[in-house]
Amino acid sequence: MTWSVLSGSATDAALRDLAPQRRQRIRSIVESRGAARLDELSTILGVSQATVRRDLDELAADGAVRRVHGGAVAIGERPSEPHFDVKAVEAAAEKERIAARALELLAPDDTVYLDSGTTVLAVARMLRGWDRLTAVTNSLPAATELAGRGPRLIVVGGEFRERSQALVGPLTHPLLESIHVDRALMGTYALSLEEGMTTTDPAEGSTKELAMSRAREVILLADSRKFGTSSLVGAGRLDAIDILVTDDGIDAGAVRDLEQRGIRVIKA
Amino acid sequence: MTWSVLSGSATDAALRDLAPQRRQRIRSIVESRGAARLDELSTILGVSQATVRRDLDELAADGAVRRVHGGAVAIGERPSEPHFDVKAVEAAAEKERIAARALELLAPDDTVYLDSGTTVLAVARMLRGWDRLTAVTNSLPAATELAGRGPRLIVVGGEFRERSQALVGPLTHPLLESIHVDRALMGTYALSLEEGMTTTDPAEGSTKELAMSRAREVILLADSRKFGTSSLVGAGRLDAIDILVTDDGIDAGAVRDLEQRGIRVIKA
DNA sequence: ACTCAATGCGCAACCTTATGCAAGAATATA
DNA sequence: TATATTCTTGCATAAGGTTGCGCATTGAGT
Repeated sequence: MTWSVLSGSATDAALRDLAPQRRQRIRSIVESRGAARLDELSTILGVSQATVRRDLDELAADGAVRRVHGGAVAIGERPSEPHFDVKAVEAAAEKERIAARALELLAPDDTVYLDSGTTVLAVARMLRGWDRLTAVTNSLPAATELAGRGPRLIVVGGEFRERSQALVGPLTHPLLESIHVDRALMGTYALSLEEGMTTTDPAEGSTKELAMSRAREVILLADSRKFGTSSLVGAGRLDAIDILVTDDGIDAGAVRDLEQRGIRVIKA
Repeated sequence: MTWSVLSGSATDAALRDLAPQRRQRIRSIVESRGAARLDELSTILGVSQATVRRDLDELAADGAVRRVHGGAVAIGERPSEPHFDVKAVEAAAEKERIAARALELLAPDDTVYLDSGTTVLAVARMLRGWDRLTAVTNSLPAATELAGRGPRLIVVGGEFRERSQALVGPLTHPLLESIHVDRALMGTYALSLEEGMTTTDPAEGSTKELAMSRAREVILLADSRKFGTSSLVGAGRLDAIDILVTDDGIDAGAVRDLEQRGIRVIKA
Protein backbone atom coordinates (compact mmCIF):
# COMPACT_ATOMS: atom_id res chain seq x y z
CA MET A 1 0.00 0.00 0.00
CA THR A 2 1.16 3.44 -0.83
CA TRP A 3 0.41 5.94 1.88
CA SER A 4 1.95 8.74 0.05
CA VAL A 5 2.79 11.68 2.22
CA LEU A 6 2.89 14.13 -0.58
CA SER A 7 1.13 16.99 1.04
CA GLY A 8 -0.31 17.73 4.42
CA SER A 9 0.52 15.41 7.23
CA ALA A 10 -1.21 12.20 8.12
CA THR A 11 -2.11 13.54 11.52
CA ASP A 12 -3.96 16.44 10.04
CA ALA A 13 -6.44 14.19 8.39
CA ALA A 14 -6.64 11.80 11.29
CA LEU A 15 -7.48 14.51 13.77
CA ARG A 16 -9.97 16.24 11.61
CA ASP A 17 -13.60 15.73 12.43
CA LEU A 18 -16.10 14.46 9.98
CA ALA A 19 -18.20 17.27 8.62
CA PRO A 20 -21.33 16.41 10.63
CA GLN A 21 -19.28 16.12 13.79
CA ARG A 22 -17.72 19.46 13.17
CA ARG A 23 -21.10 21.03 12.61
CA GLN A 24 -22.33 19.46 15.79
CA ARG A 25 -19.40 20.90 17.67
CA ILE A 26 -20.06 24.33 16.23
CA ARG A 27 -23.64 24.02 17.23
CA SER A 28 -22.89 23.13 20.80
CA ILE A 29 -20.26 25.81 21.12
CA VAL A 30 -22.67 28.43 19.87
CA GLU A 31 -25.42 27.11 22.06
CA SER A 32 -23.40 26.91 25.21
CA ARG A 33 -21.86 30.33 24.84
CA GLY A 34 -24.82 32.02 23.34
CA ALA A 35 -22.65 33.20 20.47
CA ALA A 36 -19.36 32.55 18.74
CA ARG A 37 -17.13 34.42 16.38
CA LEU A 38 -16.12 33.01 13.05
CA ASP A 39 -12.36 33.31 13.60
CA GLU A 40 -12.72 31.76 17.03
CA LEU A 41 -14.47 28.74 15.61
CA SER A 42 -11.90 28.50 12.88
CA THR A 43 -9.13 28.35 15.46
CA ILE A 44 -10.91 25.95 17.77
CA LEU A 45 -11.83 23.51 15.04
CA GLY A 46 -8.62 23.84 13.07
CA VAL A 47 -10.30 24.51 9.76
CA SER A 48 -10.33 27.52 7.53
CA GLN A 49 -12.77 30.33 7.99
CA ALA A 50 -14.28 29.49 4.63
CA THR A 51 -15.25 26.10 5.95
CA VAL A 52 -16.72 27.53 9.10
CA ARG A 53 -18.73 29.93 6.99
CA ARG A 54 -20.14 27.09 4.96
CA ASP A 55 -20.95 25.13 8.09
CA LEU A 56 -22.60 28.13 9.62
CA ASP A 57 -24.69 28.68 6.53
CA GLU A 58 -25.70 25.07 6.65
CA LEU A 59 -26.62 25.23 10.31
CA ALA A 60 -28.48 28.45 9.78
CA ALA A 61 -30.46 26.86 6.96
CA ASP A 62 -31.42 24.08 9.35
CA GLY A 63 -32.41 26.66 11.89
CA ALA A 64 -29.84 25.40 14.35
CA VAL A 65 -28.13 28.75 14.84
CA ARG A 66 -28.71 32.30 13.75
CA ARG A 67 -26.13 33.69 11.41
CA VAL A 68 -24.91 37.19 12.04
CA HIS A 69 -22.13 39.39 10.81
CA GLY A 70 -18.90 38.03 12.29
CA GLY A 71 -20.24 34.76 13.60
CA ALA A 72 -23.41 33.19 14.88
CA VAL A 73 -25.67 33.48 17.88
CA ALA A 74 -27.80 30.81 19.50
CA ILE A 75 -31.41 30.61 18.48
CA GLY A 76 -32.80 31.22 21.94
CA GLU A 77 -30.86 34.43 22.45
CA ARG A 78 -33.26 37.29 22.71
CA PRO A 79 -32.58 40.64 21.13
CA SER A 80 -32.17 43.02 24.05
CA GLU A 81 -31.10 45.91 21.89
CA PRO A 82 -31.43 46.65 18.23
CA HIS A 83 -28.36 45.44 16.42
CA PHE A 84 -27.37 43.24 19.26
CA ASP A 85 -25.85 40.85 16.76
CA VAL A 86 -22.19 41.65 16.60
CA LYS A 87 -22.15 42.94 20.12
CA ALA A 88 -23.65 39.73 21.39
CA VAL A 89 -20.93 37.77 19.70
CA GLU A 90 -18.15 39.88 21.07
CA ALA A 91 -19.54 40.19 24.55
CA ALA A 92 -19.96 36.42 24.70
CA ALA A 93 -16.24 35.80 24.62
CA GLU A 94 -15.63 38.27 27.40
CA LYS A 95 -18.41 36.98 29.61
CA GLU A 96 -17.04 33.53 29.07
CA ARG A 97 -13.65 34.53 30.42
CA ILE A 98 -15.17 36.20 33.44
CA ALA A 99 -17.34 33.17 34.10
CA ALA A 100 -14.41 30.80 33.85
CA ARG A 101 -12.48 32.86 36.35
CA ALA A 102 -15.41 32.95 38.75
CA LEU A 103 -15.72 29.19 38.51
CA GLU A 104 -12.32 28.86 40.15
CA LEU A 105 -13.70 30.52 43.26
CA LEU A 106 -16.20 27.73 43.86
CA ALA A 107 -15.64 24.57 45.85
CA PRO A 108 -17.14 21.27 44.66
CA ASP A 109 -19.49 20.94 47.62
CA ASP A 110 -20.61 24.53 47.77
CA THR A 111 -24.11 25.79 47.89
CA VAL A 112 -24.19 28.59 45.37
CA TYR A 113 -26.73 31.22 44.50
CA LEU A 114 -26.89 32.17 40.83
CA ASP A 115 -28.36 35.54 40.05
CA SER A 116 -29.93 36.53 36.75
CA GLY A 117 -27.92 37.94 33.86
CA THR A 118 -25.95 36.56 30.99
CA THR A 119 -22.58 36.50 32.69
CA VAL A 120 -23.86 34.40 35.56
CA LEU A 121 -25.67 32.25 33.03
CA ALA A 122 -22.33 31.48 31.47
CA VAL A 123 -21.22 30.16 34.85
CA ALA A 124 -24.33 27.99 35.06
CA ARG A 125 -23.39 26.40 31.76
CA MET A 126 -19.98 25.56 33.11
CA LEU A 127 -21.44 23.88 36.17
CA ARG A 128 -22.63 20.88 34.22
CA GLY A 129 -21.27 17.81 35.85
CA TRP A 130 -20.61 19.42 39.23
CA ASP A 131 -22.82 16.88 40.89
CA ARG A 132 -21.82 17.60 44.45
CA LEU A 133 -22.83 21.23 44.16
CA THR A 134 -26.16 22.70 45.16
CA ALA A 135 -27.30 25.56 42.97
CA VAL A 136 -29.99 28.01 43.98
CA THR A 137 -31.21 30.38 41.32
CA ASN A 138 -33.89 32.86 40.40
CA SER A 139 -32.89 32.82 36.75
CA LEU A 140 -35.13 30.78 34.51
CA PRO A 141 -32.47 30.27 31.82
CA ALA A 142 -29.96 29.18 34.45
CA ALA A 143 -32.49 26.73 35.88
CA THR A 144 -33.17 25.28 32.45
CA GLU A 145 -29.48 25.04 31.87
CA LEU A 146 -28.82 23.16 35.09
CA ALA A 147 -31.92 20.97 35.08
CA GLY A 148 -30.74 17.42 35.43
CA ARG A 149 -27.20 18.22 34.40
CA GLY A 150 -25.33 17.61 37.62
CA PRO A 151 -25.85 20.02 40.47
CA ARG A 152 -28.76 19.73 42.81
CA LEU A 153 -31.06 22.49 41.73
CA ILE A 154 -33.29 24.70 43.80
CA VAL A 155 -35.33 27.38 42.10
CA VAL A 156 -36.67 30.26 44.10
CA GLY A 157 -40.26 31.15 43.36
CA GLY A 158 -41.60 34.45 42.28
CA GLU A 159 -42.98 36.50 39.50
CA PHE A 160 -41.28 36.18 36.17
CA ARG A 161 -39.79 39.35 34.79
CA GLU A 162 -39.20 39.18 31.09
CA ARG A 163 -36.42 41.64 30.72
CA SER A 164 -34.10 39.77 33.05
CA GLN A 165 -35.72 36.38 32.57
CA ALA A 166 -35.73 36.06 36.32
CA LEU A 167 -38.09 35.39 39.20
CA VAL A 168 -38.40 38.39 41.46
CA GLY A 169 -40.69 40.16 43.86
CA PRO A 170 -42.28 39.55 47.25
CA LEU A 171 -43.18 35.96 46.47
CA THR A 172 -39.50 35.23 46.11
CA HIS A 173 -38.58 36.38 49.58
CA PRO A 174 -39.94 33.69 51.88
CA LEU A 175 -37.88 31.00 50.22
CA LEU A 176 -34.76 33.13 50.06
CA GLU A 177 -35.14 33.95 53.74
CA SER A 178 -35.32 30.29 54.62
CA ILE A 179 -32.04 29.32 53.01
CA HIS A 180 -28.40 30.16 53.33
CA VAL A 181 -25.67 29.71 50.74
CA ASP A 182 -21.89 29.62 50.71
CA ARG A 183 -21.45 31.93 47.78
CA ALA A 184 -23.66 34.19 45.71
CA LEU A 185 -22.71 34.90 42.11
CA MET A 186 -24.34 38.18 41.23
CA GLY A 187 -24.82 40.16 38.07
CA THR A 188 -25.75 43.81 37.78
CA TYR A 189 -26.96 46.33 35.24
CA ALA A 190 -24.87 49.17 36.48
CA LEU A 191 -22.17 49.82 39.03
CA SER A 192 -20.70 52.97 40.53
CA LEU A 193 -18.74 53.90 43.62
CA GLU A 194 -21.47 56.18 44.91
CA GLU A 195 -24.63 54.25 44.11
CA GLY A 196 -23.22 50.74 44.28
CA MET A 197 -25.22 48.27 42.22
CA THR A 198 -28.33 49.60 40.55
CA THR A 199 -30.98 48.11 38.31
CA THR A 200 -34.11 49.13 36.46
CA ASP A 201 -36.75 47.31 38.46
CA PRO A 202 -37.54 47.78 42.16
CA ALA A 203 -38.66 44.19 42.64
CA GLU A 204 -35.47 42.94 41.10
CA GLY A 205 -33.35 45.23 43.22
CA SER A 206 -34.78 44.07 46.50
CA THR A 207 -34.53 40.43 45.46
CA LYS A 208 -30.85 40.95 44.70
CA GLU A 209 -30.24 42.58 48.02
CA LEU A 210 -31.97 39.79 49.87
CA ALA A 211 -30.09 37.12 48.00
CA MET A 212 -26.77 38.71 48.85
CA SER A 213 -27.69 38.91 52.50
CA ARG A 214 -28.16 35.16 52.54
CA ALA A 215 -24.63 34.42 51.33
CA ARG A 216 -21.43 33.97 53.25
CA GLU A 217 -19.46 35.40 50.34
CA VAL A 218 -20.73 37.65 47.56
CA ILE A 219 -19.05 37.52 44.16
CA LEU A 220 -20.02 40.12 41.60
CA LEU A 221 -19.51 39.38 37.92
CA ALA A 222 -19.43 42.55 35.83
CA ASP A 223 -17.62 43.56 32.70
CA SER A 224 -15.71 46.82 32.83
CA ARG A 225 -18.23 48.76 30.76
CA LYS A 226 -20.61 48.68 33.69
CA PHE A 227 -18.36 50.90 35.80
CA GLY A 228 -19.41 54.42 36.44
CA THR A 229 -22.95 53.78 35.30
CA SER A 230 -26.10 53.78 37.36
CA SER A 231 -29.72 52.96 36.93
CA LEU A 232 -33.06 53.54 38.63
CA VAL A 233 -33.05 51.69 41.92
CA GLY A 234 -30.47 50.36 44.29
CA ALA A 235 -29.65 46.68 44.17
CA GLY A 236 -27.01 46.40 46.83
CA ARG A 237 -24.28 48.60 48.25
CA LEU A 238 -20.64 48.13 47.49
CA ASP A 239 -19.78 46.90 50.95
CA ALA A 240 -22.01 43.91 50.41
CA ILE A 241 -19.57 42.71 47.78
CA ASP A 242 -16.58 40.56 48.71
CA ILE A 243 -15.08 39.79 45.31
CA LEU A 244 -15.45 41.43 41.92
CA VAL A 245 -14.59 39.46 38.79
CA THR A 246 -14.24 41.66 35.73
CA ASP A 247 -12.24 42.01 32.54
CA ASP A 248 -8.98 43.90 32.12
CA GLY A 249 -10.72 46.89 30.64
CA ILE A 250 -11.09 48.27 34.15
CA ASP A 251 -8.75 51.17 34.91
CA ALA A 252 -6.23 51.19 37.70
CA GLY A 253 -7.94 53.98 39.61
CA ALA A 254 -11.19 52.10 39.87
CA VAL A 255 -9.37 49.02 41.08
CA ARG A 256 -7.70 51.05 43.81
CA ASP A 257 -10.98 52.60 44.89
CA LEU A 258 -12.65 49.23 45.08
CA GLU A 259 -9.82 47.61 46.94
CA GLN A 260 -9.83 50.41 49.44
CA ARG A 261 -13.37 49.42 50.22
CA GLY A 262 -12.28 45.89 50.94
CA ILE A 263 -13.29 44.38 47.63
CA ARG A 264 -10.95 41.89 46.08
CA VAL A 265 -10.74 42.61 42.35
CA ILE A 266 -9.99 39.80 39.93
CA LYS A 267 -9.25 40.55 36.29
CA ALA A 268 -10.13 37.66 33.99
CA MET B 1 -12.34 -26.08 6.98
CA THR B 2 -9.09 -25.51 5.14
CA TRP B 3 -7.46 -22.18 5.80
CA SER B 4 -5.24 -22.34 2.83
CA VAL B 5 -2.06 -20.36 3.11
CA LEU B 6 -1.55 -19.72 -0.53
CA SER B 7 -1.46 -16.01 -0.49
CA GLY B 8 -1.05 -13.44 2.19
CA SER B 9 0.20 -14.60 5.53
CA ALA B 10 -1.47 -17.13 7.74
CA THR B 11 -2.13 -14.54 10.36
CA ASP B 12 -3.91 -12.30 7.93
CA ALA B 13 -6.44 -14.89 7.08
CA ALA B 14 -6.75 -16.27 10.57
CA LEU B 15 -7.33 -12.89 12.12
CA ARG B 16 -9.68 -11.68 9.49
CA ASP B 17 -13.31 -11.59 10.44
CA LEU B 18 -16.06 -13.04 8.38
CA ALA B 19 -17.99 -10.33 6.61
CA PRO B 20 -20.99 -10.21 8.95
CA GLN B 21 -18.74 -10.17 11.99
CA ARG B 22 -16.72 -7.37 10.52
CA ARG B 23 -19.85 -5.37 9.83
CA GLN B 24 -20.97 -5.92 13.37
CA ARG B 25 -17.64 -4.64 14.62
CA ILE B 26 -17.88 -1.58 12.42
CA ARG B 27 -21.32 -0.99 13.70
CA SER B 28 -20.31 -1.13 17.32
CA ILE B 29 -17.26 1.03 16.74
CA VAL B 30 -19.32 3.69 15.06
CA GLU B 31 -21.97 3.48 17.72
CA SER B 32 -19.62 3.65 20.65
CA ARG B 33 -17.64 6.55 19.28
CA GLY B 34 -20.47 8.32 17.60
CA ALA B 35 -18.50 8.37 14.38
CA ALA B 36 -15.58 6.75 12.62
CA ARG B 37 -13.43 7.61 9.65
CA LEU B 38 -12.97 5.27 6.78
CA ASP B 39 -9.19 4.99 7.00
CA GLU B 40 -9.41 4.40 10.73
CA LEU B 41 -11.75 1.48 10.24
CA SER B 42 -9.58 0.16 7.49
CA THR B 43 -6.57 0.13 9.80
CA ILE B 44 -8.42 -1.32 12.76
CA LEU B 45 -10.02 -4.14 10.83
CA GLY B 46 -7.06 -4.85 8.59
CA VAL B 47 -9.02 -4.73 5.38
CA SER B 48 -8.85 -2.37 2.45
CA GLN B 49 -10.72 0.87 2.38
CA ALA B 50 -12.75 -0.46 -0.51
CA THR B 51 -14.10 -3.21 1.69
CA VAL B 52 -14.92 -0.83 4.46
CA ARG B 53 -16.76 1.31 1.97
CA ARG B 54 -18.85 -1.62 0.85
CA ASP B 55 -19.59 -2.55 4.44
CA LEU B 56 -20.53 0.99 5.24
CA ASP B 57 -22.84 1.16 2.26
CA GLU B 58 -24.43 -2.06 3.38
CA LEU B 59 -24.87 -0.83 6.92
CA ALA B 60 -26.20 2.48 5.71
CA ALA B 61 -28.74 0.70 3.53
CA ASP B 62 -29.88 -1.20 6.61
CA GLY B 63 -30.11 2.06 8.46
CA ALA B 64 -27.53 0.93 10.99
CA VAL B 65 -25.25 3.91 10.48
CA ARG B 66 -25.36 7.17 8.61
CA ARG B 67 -22.90 7.41 5.77
CA VAL B 68 -21.05 10.68 5.41
CA HIS B 69 -18.11 11.94 3.49
CA GLY B 70 -15.01 10.38 5.03
CA GLY B 71 -16.71 7.79 7.17
CA ALA B 72 -19.90 7.22 9.05
CA VAL B 73 -21.69 8.61 12.07
CA ALA B 74 -24.03 6.84 14.45
CA ILE B 75 -27.70 7.06 13.70
CA GLY B 76 -28.74 8.16 17.15
CA GLU B 77 -26.43 11.17 16.94
CA ARG B 78 -29.13 13.44 18.33
CA PRO B 79 -27.80 16.91 18.74
CA SER B 80 -27.87 17.68 22.46
CA GLU B 81 -31.56 18.33 22.74
CA PRO B 82 -32.10 21.97 23.45
CA HIS B 83 -35.54 21.26 24.79
CA PHE B 84 -36.06 17.93 26.44
CA ASP B 85 -39.77 18.13 25.80
CA VAL B 86 -39.31 17.09 22.21
CA LYS B 87 -40.45 13.60 22.93
CA ALA B 88 -43.46 14.97 24.66
CA VAL B 89 -44.46 16.54 21.39
CA GLU B 90 -44.24 13.24 19.63
CA ALA B 91 -46.59 11.24 21.80
CA ALA B 92 -48.97 14.07 21.76
CA ALA B 93 -51.94 13.67 19.47
CA GLU B 94 -54.17 12.47 22.26
CA LYS B 95 -52.71 14.74 24.92
CA GLU B 96 -53.17 17.60 22.52
CA ARG B 97 -56.89 16.95 22.22
CA ILE B 98 -57.28 16.73 25.97
CA ALA B 99 -55.32 19.95 26.38
CA ALA B 100 -57.42 21.75 23.79
CA ARG B 101 -60.59 20.69 25.56
CA ALA B 102 -59.25 21.83 28.92
CA LEU B 103 -58.41 25.19 27.43
CA GLU B 104 -62.11 25.82 26.88
CA LEU B 105 -62.65 25.66 30.62
CA LEU B 106 -60.45 28.67 31.24
CA ALA B 107 -61.49 32.31 31.27
CA PRO B 108 -59.21 34.98 29.79
CA ASP B 109 -58.62 36.68 33.12
CA ASP B 110 -58.19 33.56 35.19
CA THR B 111 -55.38 32.79 37.53
CA VAL B 112 -54.42 29.23 36.69
CA TYR B 113 -52.10 26.73 38.31
CA LEU B 114 -50.28 24.43 35.90
CA ASP B 115 -49.02 21.19 37.36
CA SER B 116 -46.14 19.14 35.99
CA GLY B 117 -46.61 16.51 33.32
CA THR B 118 -46.74 16.41 29.56
CA THR B 119 -50.48 16.84 29.16
CA VAL B 120 -50.53 20.01 31.20
CA LEU B 121 -47.45 21.14 29.30
CA ALA B 122 -49.49 20.91 26.14
CA VAL B 123 -51.95 23.36 27.69
CA ALA B 124 -49.10 25.71 28.54
CA ARG B 125 -48.11 25.80 24.89
CA MET B 126 -51.62 26.76 23.93
CA LEU B 127 -51.65 29.64 26.37
CA ARG B 128 -49.30 31.72 24.29
CA GLY B 129 -50.89 35.03 23.67
CA TRP B 130 -53.33 34.82 26.57
CA ASP B 131 -51.94 38.02 27.97
CA ARG B 132 -54.64 38.69 30.52
CA LEU B 133 -54.09 35.34 32.20
CA THR B 134 -51.91 34.71 35.22
CA ALA B 135 -50.19 31.35 35.21
CA VAL B 136 -48.67 29.76 38.28
CA THR B 137 -46.60 26.66 37.78
CA ASN B 138 -44.12 24.30 39.37
CA SER B 139 -43.16 22.82 36.03
CA LEU B 140 -39.89 24.04 34.62
CA PRO B 141 -40.76 23.18 31.02
CA ALA B 142 -44.10 24.93 31.36
CA ALA B 143 -42.37 27.99 32.77
CA THR B 144 -39.89 28.02 29.91
CA GLU B 145 -42.76 27.64 27.50
CA LEU B 146 -44.68 30.55 28.93
CA ALA B 147 -41.78 32.88 29.62
CA GLY B 148 -42.52 36.15 27.93
CA ARG B 149 -45.15 34.65 25.68
CA GLY B 150 -48.26 36.31 26.99
CA PRO B 151 -49.53 35.28 30.41
CA ARG B 152 -48.16 36.77 33.55
CA LEU B 153 -46.00 34.04 34.94
CA ILE B 154 -45.37 33.04 38.51
CA VAL B 155 -43.09 30.15 39.26
CA VAL B 156 -43.27 28.43 42.61
CA GLY B 157 -39.91 27.74 44.18
CA GLY B 158 -38.59 24.43 45.34
CA GLU B 159 -36.23 21.63 44.67
CA PHE B 160 -36.01 20.45 41.10
CA ARG B 161 -36.98 16.84 40.52
CA GLU B 162 -35.60 15.52 37.30
CA ARG B 163 -38.11 12.81 36.58
CA SER B 164 -41.04 15.18 36.46
CA GLN B 165 -39.01 18.28 35.59
CA ALA B 166 -40.87 20.00 38.38
CA LEU B 167 -40.19 21.98 41.53
CA VAL B 168 -41.37 20.15 44.59
CA GLY B 169 -40.82 19.71 48.30
CA PRO B 170 -41.04 21.77 51.47
CA LEU B 171 -39.47 24.87 49.92
CA THR B 172 -42.39 25.00 47.53
CA HIS B 173 -45.05 25.21 50.20
CA PRO B 174 -44.71 28.72 51.63
CA LEU B 175 -45.32 30.31 48.24
CA LEU B 176 -48.19 28.00 47.39
CA GLU B 177 -49.78 28.73 50.74
CA SER B 178 -49.64 32.42 50.10
CA ILE B 179 -51.52 32.37 46.83
CA HIS B 180 -54.92 31.38 45.58
CA VAL B 181 -55.90 30.47 42.03
CA ASP B 182 -59.14 30.18 40.09
CA ARG B 183 -58.34 26.87 38.49
CA ALA B 184 -55.70 24.21 38.88
CA LEU B 185 -54.83 22.05 35.90
CA MET B 186 -53.39 18.87 37.30
CA GLY B 187 -51.66 15.87 35.83
CA THR B 188 -51.16 12.51 37.49
CA TYR B 189 -49.15 9.33 37.12
CA ALA B 190 -51.92 7.01 38.13
CA LEU B 191 -55.59 7.17 39.04
CA SER B 192 -57.95 4.76 40.69
CA LEU B 193 -61.29 4.95 42.47
CA GLU B 194 -59.86 3.64 45.71
CA GLU B 195 -56.49 5.38 45.88
CA GLY B 196 -57.36 8.51 43.98
CA MET B 197 -54.33 10.17 42.41
CA THR B 198 -50.99 8.59 43.16
CA THR B 199 -47.44 9.34 42.15
CA THR B 200 -43.93 7.99 42.67
CA ASP B 201 -42.43 10.68 44.84
CA PRO B 202 -43.62 11.77 48.30
CA ALA B 203 -42.47 15.35 47.87
CA GLU B 204 -44.29 15.59 44.59
CA GLY B 205 -47.44 14.09 46.06
CA SER B 206 -47.69 16.60 48.86
CA THR B 207 -46.97 19.48 46.53
CA LYS B 208 -49.82 18.36 44.29
CA GLU B 209 -52.20 18.11 47.21
CA LEU B 210 -51.28 21.55 48.43
CA ALA B 211 -51.65 23.08 44.98
CA MET B 212 -55.13 21.64 44.62
CA SER B 213 -56.16 22.99 47.98
CA ARG B 214 -55.33 26.47 46.80
CA ALA B 215 -57.66 26.31 43.79
CA ARG B 216 -61.31 27.16 43.54
CA GLU B 217 -61.75 24.52 40.83
CA VAL B 218 -59.54 21.51 40.20
CA ILE B 219 -59.32 20.13 36.68
CA LEU B 220 -57.55 16.83 36.20
CA LEU B 221 -56.10 16.01 32.81
CA ALA B 222 -55.53 12.29 32.38
CA ASP B 223 -55.68 9.96 29.43
CA SER B 224 -57.77 6.85 29.86
CA ARG B 225 -54.80 4.53 30.23
CA LYS B 226 -54.18 5.95 33.66
CA PHE B 227 -57.44 4.56 35.05
CA GLY B 228 -57.28 1.70 37.46
CA THR B 229 -53.57 2.16 38.08
CA SER B 230 -51.87 3.28 41.23
CA SER B 231 -48.42 4.23 42.36
CA LEU B 232 -46.45 4.69 45.54
CA VAL B 233 -47.83 7.66 47.37
CA GLY B 234 -51.06 9.58 47.43
CA ALA B 235 -51.26 12.82 45.50
CA GLY B 236 -54.81 13.86 46.14
CA ARG B 237 -58.13 12.15 46.74
CA LEU B 238 -60.86 11.90 44.18
CA ASP B 239 -63.15 14.33 45.96
CA ALA B 240 -60.58 17.05 45.48
CA ILE B 241 -61.27 16.87 41.76
CA ASP B 242 -64.02 18.89 40.15
CA ILE B 243 -63.57 18.14 36.49
CA LEU B 244 -61.80 15.33 34.69
CA VAL B 245 -60.78 15.82 31.07
CA THR B 246 -59.85 12.58 29.37
CA ASP B 247 -60.07 10.81 26.03
CA ASP B 248 -62.93 8.61 24.85
CA GLY B 249 -61.07 5.43 25.71
CA ILE B 250 -62.62 5.59 29.16
CA ASP B 251 -65.38 3.03 29.73
CA ALA B 252 -68.92 3.91 30.68
CA GLY B 253 -68.72 2.26 34.09
CA ALA B 254 -65.79 4.39 35.14
CA VAL B 255 -67.58 7.50 33.99
CA ARG B 256 -70.60 6.57 36.07
CA ASP B 257 -68.48 5.90 39.13
CA LEU B 258 -66.72 9.20 38.79
CA GLU B 259 -69.88 11.17 38.20
CA GLN B 260 -71.45 9.58 41.25
CA ARG B 261 -68.65 11.16 43.22
CA GLY B 262 -69.48 14.54 41.87
CA ILE B 263 -66.81 14.71 39.19
CA ARG B 264 -67.76 16.15 35.84
CA VAL B 265 -66.23 13.98 33.13
CA ILE B 266 -65.35 15.52 29.78
CA LYS B 267 -64.29 13.33 26.89
CA ALA B 268 -62.05 15.14 24.44
C1' DA C 1 -11.16 -34.72 -8.61
C1' DC C 2 -12.20 -30.95 -11.77
C1' DT C 3 -14.72 -27.28 -13.52
C1' DC C 4 -17.46 -23.35 -12.83
C1' DA C 5 -20.29 -19.96 -11.11
C1' DA C 6 -20.83 -17.12 -6.85
C1' DT C 7 -18.90 -14.41 -3.62
C1' DG C 8 -15.66 -11.49 -1.18
C1' DC C 9 -11.83 -8.78 -1.52
C1' DG C 10 -8.14 -5.67 -3.37
C1' DC C 11 -6.44 -2.59 -6.92
C1' DA C 12 -6.44 1.35 -9.83
C1' DA C 13 -8.27 4.73 -13.09
C1' DC C 14 -11.57 8.20 -13.08
C1' DC C 15 -15.19 11.24 -11.13
C1' DT C 16 -17.12 14.26 -6.91
C1' DT C 17 -17.08 16.65 -2.97
C1' DA C 18 -14.95 19.28 0.59
C1' DT C 19 -11.70 22.46 1.79
C1' DG C 20 -8.55 26.31 1.34
C1' DC C 21 -7.05 30.54 -0.92
C1' DA C 22 -7.40 35.06 -2.63
C1' DA C 23 -9.45 39.22 -4.91
C1' DG C 24 -13.13 42.22 -5.02
C1' DA C 25 -17.78 43.59 -3.00
C1' DA C 26 -20.37 44.55 1.00
C1' DT C 27 -20.83 45.89 5.67
C1' DA C 28 -19.79 47.83 10.08
C1' DT C 29 -17.40 51.31 13.14
C1' DA C 30 -14.82 55.53 13.72
C1' DT D 1 -16.87 59.62 4.84
C1' DA D 2 -12.91 56.73 5.86
C1' DT D 3 -11.18 52.44 7.32
C1' DA D 4 -11.12 47.91 8.87
C1' DT D 5 -13.66 43.71 8.97
C1' DT D 6 -16.34 40.45 7.05
C1' DC D 7 -18.65 38.34 3.16
C1' DT D 8 -18.93 36.56 -1.55
C1' DT D 9 -17.26 34.33 -5.44
C1' DG D 10 -14.48 31.62 -8.36
C1' DC D 11 -11.00 28.48 -8.69
C1' DA D 12 -7.21 25.03 -7.39
C1' DT D 13 -6.40 20.91 -5.02
C1' DA D 14 -6.56 17.01 -2.32
C1' DA D 15 -9.34 13.85 0.05
C1' DG D 16 -13.00 10.88 -0.63
C1' DG D 17 -15.99 8.03 -3.61
C1' DT D 18 -17.25 5.12 -7.84
C1' DT D 19 -16.69 1.80 -11.12
C1' DG D 20 -14.78 -2.04 -13.47
C1' DC D 21 -11.81 -5.73 -13.30
C1' DG D 22 -8.92 -9.56 -11.63
C1' DC D 23 -7.70 -12.90 -8.15
C1' DA D 24 -8.86 -16.19 -4.36
C1' DT D 25 -11.82 -18.96 -1.97
C1' DT D 26 -15.77 -21.83 -1.69
C1' DG D 27 -19.49 -24.90 -2.63
C1' DA D 28 -22.03 -27.50 -6.08
C1' DG D 29 -22.49 -30.00 -9.96
C1' DT D 30 -20.57 -33.53 -13.22
